[in-house]
Amino acid sequence: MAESPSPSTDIPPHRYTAALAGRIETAWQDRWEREGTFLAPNPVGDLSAGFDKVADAPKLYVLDMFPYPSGAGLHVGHPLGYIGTDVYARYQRMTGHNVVHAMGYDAFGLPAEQYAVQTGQHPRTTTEANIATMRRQLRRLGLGHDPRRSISTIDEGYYRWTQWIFLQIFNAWYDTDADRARPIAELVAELDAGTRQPGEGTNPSGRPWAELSPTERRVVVDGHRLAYVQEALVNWCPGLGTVLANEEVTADGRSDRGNFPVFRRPLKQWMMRITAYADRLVRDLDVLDWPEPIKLQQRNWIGRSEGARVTFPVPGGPGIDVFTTRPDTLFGATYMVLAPEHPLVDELTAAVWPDGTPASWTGGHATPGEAVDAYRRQASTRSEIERQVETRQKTGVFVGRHATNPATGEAIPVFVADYVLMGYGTGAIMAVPGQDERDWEFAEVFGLPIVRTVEPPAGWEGKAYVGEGPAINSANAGVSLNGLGVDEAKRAIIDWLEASGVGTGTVTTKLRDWLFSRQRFWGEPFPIVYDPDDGLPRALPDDMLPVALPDIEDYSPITFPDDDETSEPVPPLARATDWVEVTLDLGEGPKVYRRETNTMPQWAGSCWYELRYLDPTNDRAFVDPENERYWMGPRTPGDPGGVDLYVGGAEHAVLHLLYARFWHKALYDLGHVSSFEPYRRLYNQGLIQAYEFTDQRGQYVEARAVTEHDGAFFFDGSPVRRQLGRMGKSRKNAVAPDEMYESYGADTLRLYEMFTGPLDQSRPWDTTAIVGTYRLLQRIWRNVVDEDTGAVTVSDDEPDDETRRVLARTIAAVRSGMEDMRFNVSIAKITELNNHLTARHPDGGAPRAVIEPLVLLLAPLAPHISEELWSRLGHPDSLAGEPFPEADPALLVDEMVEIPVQVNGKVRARVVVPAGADAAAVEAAARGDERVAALLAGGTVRKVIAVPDRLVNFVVG
RNA sequence: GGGCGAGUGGCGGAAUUGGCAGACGCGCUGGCUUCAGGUGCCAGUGGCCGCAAGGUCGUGGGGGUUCAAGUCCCCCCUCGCCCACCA
Repeated sequence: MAESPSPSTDIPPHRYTAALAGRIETAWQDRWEREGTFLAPNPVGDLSAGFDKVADAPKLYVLDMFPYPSGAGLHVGHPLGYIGTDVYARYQRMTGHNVVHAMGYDAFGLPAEQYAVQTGQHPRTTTEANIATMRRQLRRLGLGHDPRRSISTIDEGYYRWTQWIFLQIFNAWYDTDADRARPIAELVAELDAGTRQPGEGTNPSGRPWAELSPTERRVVVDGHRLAYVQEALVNWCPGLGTVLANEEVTADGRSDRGNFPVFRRPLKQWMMRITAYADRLVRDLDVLDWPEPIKLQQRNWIGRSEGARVTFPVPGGPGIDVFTTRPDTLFGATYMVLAPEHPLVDELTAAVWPDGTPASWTGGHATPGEAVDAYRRQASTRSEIERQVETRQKTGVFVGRHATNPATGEAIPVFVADYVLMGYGTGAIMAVPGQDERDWEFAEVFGLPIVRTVEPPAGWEGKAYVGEGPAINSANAGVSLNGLGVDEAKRAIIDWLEASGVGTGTVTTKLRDWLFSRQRFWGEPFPIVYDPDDGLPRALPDDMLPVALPDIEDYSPITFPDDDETSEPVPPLARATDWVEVTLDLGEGPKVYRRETNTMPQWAGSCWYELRYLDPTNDRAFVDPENERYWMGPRTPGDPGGVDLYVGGAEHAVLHLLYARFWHKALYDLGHVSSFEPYRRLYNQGLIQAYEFTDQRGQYVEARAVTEHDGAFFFDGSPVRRQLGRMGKSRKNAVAPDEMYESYGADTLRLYEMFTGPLDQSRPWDTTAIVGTYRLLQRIWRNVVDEDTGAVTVSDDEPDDETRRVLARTIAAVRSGMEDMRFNVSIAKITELNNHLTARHPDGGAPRAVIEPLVLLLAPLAPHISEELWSRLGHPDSLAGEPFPEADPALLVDEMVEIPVQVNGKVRARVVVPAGADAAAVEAAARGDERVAALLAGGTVRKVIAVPDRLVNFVVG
């Protein structure tokens, strides 16, 4: 390799500088690409060339959470996880695995569309330019990916299959008896045969299936689908011009993205029946190798709770269904509360206040109707955050009517109050102030009776008692709970509820169905049209996929006809009128159908990309079953299968990871994949943090222009505040990888990022510290290459005994660091070995038998310099397939060991004894030490603890 | 308010899982190289006492178990993340 003369006269011509690193790195990146070094063969299909050579090797699927191609480009925080997976994948390749590792782009999304609205530039243009930039930045890092497998969610060849999977879900229903999804055709067959009746709430007319018209039957069937259209109260976000999933709305009622206010309004929306999978999504967490905090977050998010559904009859009105996790407290239910949005509120509201209604219950209104209307109006304008402030006093109004407590037979008043949420349970509760803090507060405000049904501990001075205790005041003619513990009481009351037909034991989840449509341009169009006659959705046949996005002029978000926000909103795609109307023959003769004009949310593309990496060019299937089985299939009975290692940030703990699991399970149920979980092992990488500086006004100032004097920080002469936070362009503390390539090279950057801590830990970026790893590479280089002549200086001498032992220990430690992804320890051990060599051979001539393993140990971490040294050492082929060094076990055990000798727990001496010497021998050796002997002479030895190969401790009195 | 996680030199972090605390690196100090700065190289570097040998304290604070605790148990403090009227 030709080297340009050094700009500075005293730098030796063959020193490992950033310039030389840059030349080595790009040369090796080109060569890897040319030689296909990181291509992973599939068992079958387009990418199967060379599979016979790896057929007997164990396989390994390593996956990163793919990035959104932002226009800001990468900063050094982004690639932390990518470097980690690359090191791991390279290591595993060198230990004989057939490793698949690829990188794609999650490329639909709001920023490109917002840019399009402002500039008229097609989102595809900006997105593809961003992808090109990102690809270049990542390639420069030397990631060993299979470039043939790089996909982008905006490619037609990709989203065609996103649409196909949507249709699989659309054409499926959940059979709760079999506990799995099945094709919708099987439901129709069973309904036709009379072996199954329509599910609850799916048959509005209530007439038998055989008597239903084709349209009525279609409505019944649509009501069973896993993807369905529903008029739903949605989170409408004018700032983004779209609706959001519940998960995308923050607790204070703003959009997760952009922090715009969010309002509730009814809209017709696509929903995904993820709730059908709630139990399995919880249960199968048990077999996943995931961080416990993430599992816990998913469990909490799904919020499965066991309890009972109880119907409270209302004389002269409809019964009120409630869900409770504490059916054992039924006898203490002294009033009821409905959420303001509850559909029965109007029907239950009485015409006039009953005699004796306390003034505080009426809200000062003349009739219950007026009071309820006023309260509901007030509740709907109140923002979520106001509704949730805990310190806020409970509010509500009486509806003027009583229900009957089915256990006591007593009449109890019914209220509307916003502390009850429509979205959970049935949207109505039985209030038990004796055992519930919220109910207690409400009861205090409205002067309602409080009956304790669980005996609080003696001396209890609190209010509501939510703990364990024997039941009291809980008996009627049919059942007595008195004296039972909470769990026993729950079982007893559920038996009674079921026997008397008043209620049933049941399970509720916080999880709600997934709102799956967005009123956006830059997303996957739905493969759905609406029938002009019945207005019902029809699936497009597979051969019409992909449904490509139409060309439109104006990308701006949703608009409302006549500027009336209550009218039916018009999403961007609806403006492509030629595209929207389509003449088709779907089996009923040609008709003019209207296309669905919503698009899918950004999550859609990320729900299955791990499957497409496996067969990216397949145009007959989203993935060939044999390729899926090879890379992701279960290995033992009970094994969920899936990706062997999935690395990404913890911020996706619920959204992406829950949706992707749901889709994968649906595909599994329908027989398209052999694994029932997508990600067998999940690993959360830490965050690279950076100091950010703010001036007095709280504005960010350019971090690199801040100076330090005696621990204080200044920008432009004025003091600024320093804080550790996320790295980012907007915080003016971003460091681009390109700067690091320029100053040190990619290998130094990789090594530095891996050295600052274990992969799962967050760590602050410190540009001054990177020289440490730069020097390490220079020192390793110098132990192989003469800086003045460029000649390789290694000798063929046998390494001395100690060096061989150091090497063996290094290999063992590096391997264990690699396995546990604690690369920082591996690097420290490599440094020690290199320091040892430098000390032994200060003028070159280190033994080849140590240098070569050292280069291989370094290879996964700093692959370019390792390849270069390997090649200069005389090896024509890439070391990527070279076996990773193995430690000679004989050299790991020392013949002699030095062990500390303690007197009363304090180390006073060290003795050298043969390894494995027994307790008596070690003790004798310790006593033989002069210092120890002197210390023991003064007292009585009461006890001796001698642990072979570890230590001796004399307890002296 | 609830849940989870973490506190080790000036800094990032090691510590074979109860057995020599501070590996490795940054920074700092001194030296060599250099006209000089920088780069590079060598040495030192937890605090305190001591010229030294050595002593002594020391893993957020307090208590406990143990021959032995960064590691295990109890209480407290601080920070980070997640959830937040979920019946």
